[in-house]
Amino acid sequence: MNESRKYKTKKQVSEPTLKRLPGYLYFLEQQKEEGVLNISAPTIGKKLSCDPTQVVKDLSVTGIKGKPRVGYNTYELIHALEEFLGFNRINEAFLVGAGNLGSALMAYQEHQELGLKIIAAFDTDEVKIGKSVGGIHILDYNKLFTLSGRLNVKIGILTTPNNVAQDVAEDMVNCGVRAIWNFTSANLDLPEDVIVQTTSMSSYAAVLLRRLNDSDK
Amino acid sequence: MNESRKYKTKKQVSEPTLKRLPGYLYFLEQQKEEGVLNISAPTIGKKLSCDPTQVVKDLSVTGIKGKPRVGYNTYELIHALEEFLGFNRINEAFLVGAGNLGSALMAYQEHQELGLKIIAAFDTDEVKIGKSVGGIHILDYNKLFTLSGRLNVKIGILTTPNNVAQDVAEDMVNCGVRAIWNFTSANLDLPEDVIVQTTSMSSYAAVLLRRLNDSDK
DNA sequence: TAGATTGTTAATCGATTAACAATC
DNA sequence: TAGATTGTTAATCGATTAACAATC
Repeated sequence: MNESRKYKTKKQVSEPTLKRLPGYLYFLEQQKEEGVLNISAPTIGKKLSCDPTQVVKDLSVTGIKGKPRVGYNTYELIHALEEFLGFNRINEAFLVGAGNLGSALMAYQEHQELGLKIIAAFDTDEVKIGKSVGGIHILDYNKLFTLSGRLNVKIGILTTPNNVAQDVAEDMVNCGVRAIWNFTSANLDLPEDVIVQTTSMSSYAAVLLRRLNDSDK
Repeated sequence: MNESRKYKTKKQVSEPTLKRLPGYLYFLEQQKEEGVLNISAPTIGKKLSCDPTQVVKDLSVTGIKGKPRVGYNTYELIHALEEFLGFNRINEAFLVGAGNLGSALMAYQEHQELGLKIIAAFDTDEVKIGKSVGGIHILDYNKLFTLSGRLNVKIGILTTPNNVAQDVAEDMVNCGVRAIWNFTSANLDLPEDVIVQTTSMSSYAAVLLRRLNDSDK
């Protein structure tokens, strides 16, 4: 068994845990600003309204050890979370579909805190091509292929209309993209090894509306 | 026990199920377009890559009965899903924070398919006040209070900077908002009965980056 | 009729929560 | 020392998956 195989067997972190980690990170950064040097799981749990045991378990994925009666070192924990999540690295991404949502993501400065950096955007609309949003140039979609040969971009952000999503996703994969952040409603049919992370606004709307209607009756 | 109490005990639908329902709805609408009159759970499951048994169970929440060997009536199922999700009603919403993400949501026509209609947006930035995005007027934040008295809006969309999110959320609640769709990273501390649905971009980025890094090794 | 699919009930799986010993 | 908190192991809870009878 070679080195690369060994790493593959490292502890898999569950998706619910993974989704909670950025919340901890944000809160810890606030606390650091306020000069808090040590912080306990119960304190975090109270603020983010989740179980202290769960906080302990979640934070254990970083490998940071806390001290009983004291808690965790704030700075150490922040650093370890950023490292674990990859937020301190710069992960370059292409964006295709510079419409409303696409432009918002481009302008959304917070993305740089995520270690996710959109280095180029593509569109087929001639009105948009040549313009810039949030400092990112919008290029002719045809240039995706020539550009991806030179750059080694692994992440694609898909904010096109639904009806072209499948085709664009396939193009992305052919250009070397290994993970797609999908904001469309399309059900992408791609090779097994391509990572697809779908963020469906309608799923959230569904949960919100249903809860609201439930509480009415 | 009065009528309103009785309804509260109706079958609670789990959040994972709820989140899958809009995906079924989108696929079914595509199928209807193509003239498909009946559709089976295995067919749906294959396309959306999930277990047929799960599809059956999920769809059962609508109350629609399928026929063995035939499947479900496409039209009936679409109608029942829309009804169940509340997507065929118009649920009015306020939006506060007409920045990048806020503007994207305003322009995002798809929202009308969600039965979620933004009827007014608010901001404190004088440059934005008076302008329109996606046909929605951006009003002075101070007008939130006077306007909410006349309108009976239950849903608030929160797309402000993190540092004012708590204050704005409290204002929304004081204006009669019962459910908040929170796009900020802030940990909102609100009365128990207020429904908060947080959509955290960083949670998705975390899952995406982690999966990508896992697959590298 | 034969066989695919529904719909329900049971088994499995995984995440959350509880319990508790270790320790600072 | 006393007691709060960590960190681990066990119990619970809920969702997914499997099994299977009913049925069109």
